[in-house]
Amino acid sequence: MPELPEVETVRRGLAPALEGARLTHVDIRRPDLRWPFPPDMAARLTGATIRALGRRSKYLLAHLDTGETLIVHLGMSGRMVVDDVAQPGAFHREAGWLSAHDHVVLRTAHHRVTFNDARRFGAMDLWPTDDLENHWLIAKLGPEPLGNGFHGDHLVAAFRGRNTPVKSALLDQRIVAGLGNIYVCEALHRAGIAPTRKAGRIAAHRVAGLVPVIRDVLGEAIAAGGSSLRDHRQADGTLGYFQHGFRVYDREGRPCPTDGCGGTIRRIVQSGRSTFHCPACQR
DNA sequence: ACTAGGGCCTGATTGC
DNA sequence: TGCAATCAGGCCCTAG
Repeated sequence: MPELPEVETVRRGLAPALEGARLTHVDIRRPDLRWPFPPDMAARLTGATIRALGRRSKYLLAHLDTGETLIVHLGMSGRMVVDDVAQPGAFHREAGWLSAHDHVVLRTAHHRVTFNDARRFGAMDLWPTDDLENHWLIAKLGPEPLGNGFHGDHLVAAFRGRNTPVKSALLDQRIVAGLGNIYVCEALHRAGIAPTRKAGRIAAHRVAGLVPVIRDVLGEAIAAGGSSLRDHRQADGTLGYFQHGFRVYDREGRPCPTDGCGGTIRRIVQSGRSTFHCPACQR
């Protein structure tokens, strides 16, 4: 599920179960995901209370009362599933009933939170909370797209001299952190910018114009509970519905929704990944 | 310094 | 129906 709006949706879904809750039991069912888990991860988590659940870009941050923060990345296929222990039948994910891809199980007094990740591109790490900005995965991230550090001057400066397609530049987490393939396609369509255009050769006012567009797309997606491709469910079991708001993503051959455009959505491949765009109104 | 491409994994879908 | 090829929401690392 995981671009920024999906991760934010997961965070909001987990917060009621985890914020203020003590981890009574931690079951780590394999030694690694994309990278090995930190040493003694279960021991360092067990007994800790989660003070707050935060997010940086696509990373979930569980701030513990031990002074450490659990960093979670969902990769491509990672999910967090909440079971309410008080609900009848809630133990269907108990040991012996866990699926092959349920890698980490967190227990609190009232809930069980299971990290499931078939492709195992996800990751977890523990790091001192007061040093998070220096964590190797977080240190080089660009500004939050919904924060004050993301503005026209920043994007113009970041694009200056870059000879890469604007599609690739917006996927570069060092320039702005949190966009993925879907929301980059959607933002470029709304901004009327061709994804193949070189980032450094777009007029400054058009680059600056991307900022409010990106904010709008992400904000709308978060309000819709993110995008649910296939049957991916959010932490609370409900489905996000922003996929119904896609204007170009996965809509090859459909008419362009821009008023009066009349173009047809096309799919191209850039850096090995699908780009959906309208050749008529994106220039 | 910047950029393109490979690789990591499994599962769902498509095509023969 | 079966099997292989293709594709998927991310991101690190390497080679040029």
